[in-house]
Amino acid sequence: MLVKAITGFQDILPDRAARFARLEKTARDVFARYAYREIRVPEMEYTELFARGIGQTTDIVEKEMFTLQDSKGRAMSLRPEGTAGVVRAFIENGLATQDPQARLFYMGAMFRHEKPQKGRFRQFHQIGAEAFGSEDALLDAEVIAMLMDILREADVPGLRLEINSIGDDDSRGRFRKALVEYFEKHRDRLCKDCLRRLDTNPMRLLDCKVESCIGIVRSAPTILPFLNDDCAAHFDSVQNYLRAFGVEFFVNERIVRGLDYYTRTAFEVTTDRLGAQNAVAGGGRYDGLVESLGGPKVPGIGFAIGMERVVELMAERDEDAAQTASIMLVPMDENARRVCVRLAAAIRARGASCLVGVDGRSVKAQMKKADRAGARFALVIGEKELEEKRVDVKDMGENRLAPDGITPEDLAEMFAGAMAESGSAS
RNA sequence: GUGGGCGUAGCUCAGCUGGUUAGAGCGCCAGGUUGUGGCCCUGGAGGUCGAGGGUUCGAAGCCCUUCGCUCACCCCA
Repeated sequence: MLVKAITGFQDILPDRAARFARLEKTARDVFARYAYREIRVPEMEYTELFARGIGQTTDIVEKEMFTLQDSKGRAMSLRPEGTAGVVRAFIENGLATQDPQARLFYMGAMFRHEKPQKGRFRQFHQIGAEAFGSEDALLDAEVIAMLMDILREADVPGLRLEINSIGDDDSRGRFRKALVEYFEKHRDRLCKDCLRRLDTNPMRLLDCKVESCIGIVRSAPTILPFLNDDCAAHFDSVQNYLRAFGVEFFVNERIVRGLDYYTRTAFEVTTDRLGAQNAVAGGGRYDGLVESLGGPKVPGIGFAIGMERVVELMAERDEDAAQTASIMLVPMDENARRVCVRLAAAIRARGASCLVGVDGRSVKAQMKKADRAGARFALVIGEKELEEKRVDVKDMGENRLAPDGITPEDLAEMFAGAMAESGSAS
């Protein structure tokens, strides 16, 4: 019986891996332009970090973490998101004082024990960014602009950016209270999920898709009027800077994030092409997180991109094609194989890719391989070539991997060199 | 965790109300072309029909159980 992959964990085969790599490269390019530097943090942390950071009563912490115990009985969890670990590292390594305005990015695997469906896996990958040390609305707008740059340059079509402000503790506290009061009055008409939410996370009611609830939600209080002057001015300012950055957005007062650490600016990028899991990126400001994890009072803002969801949407590009070698060497016997090995080394030393046929297969089979590999040139090397000390370089045609800077004449010359070397070695 | 749909070759899928050696296309391998790819033709390898049990003279097809995948709820990237 074949041992299969764990439910919700998937293999990313070469064709799709090429897209992942392209997305990563695009992100790295954009991050560099915004002066962000990479940070790599562990994929497992003490469970307590996530409980304190993300929030004890969030779904993620309550029921979605992969948790195990070390030999001393201390609980550790595979990271369900990236921010908590980055903030921990930020504090623990003294960046909070040495480089309080650090701008960091990360990419890697996250783990949540949810039931898999389209666009949702138990191991998935995120690209994220965190900017510390400033409450300036300019930074909020810049972080969002950077996110949109990545998605645009990755060729992701049909996106919608929605932003909201969920206020600070003070504003949100008053809003939450008003919300509970309002929904209590309509208690008898709420779905049972909403009744539960009323106790655990009242703001989530705003998100309910049950028809009877939608009606009630429609006339529920909204967050913006509850914002205090500071938060309202900040949100205003974020919008103005976004316009200055030329980023199109929609204000959606229903955006509620599922992680407790968010404050003020919250945003989501969605698509209508992915089914139910329509969020491709999300993020927001977390001005109290560093402090609540034991660091100094340093504000922050960040986002995370769901790589699987973005890759699903990315337009195809030629560079993703399964082309692997620009030059194919086709040896016909053992002597030719030795020459080919030397020739291959010389070609690779010049920075071009090449493939040597193995298993002594027929010339036809090896040429077929050359075709599949996308090779531009093929060299068939047998008795005749070794005797005459010359080789014909076959041009496989246009639209193939170009062997940068290596011409057929170079190859012929390199062949002679490889022969001489091989001769003197024997 | 709850519900719907689906499990037949590496992939995409046929397989009539249960009936003989389970098929196709793509892919892979070989040959047609004594040493040259793509197109075409021919052939080949590859399946415990997800697993276990039951009904039956006979099960890929019916029944039960179980596992897996998938979509949706929930939640989120």
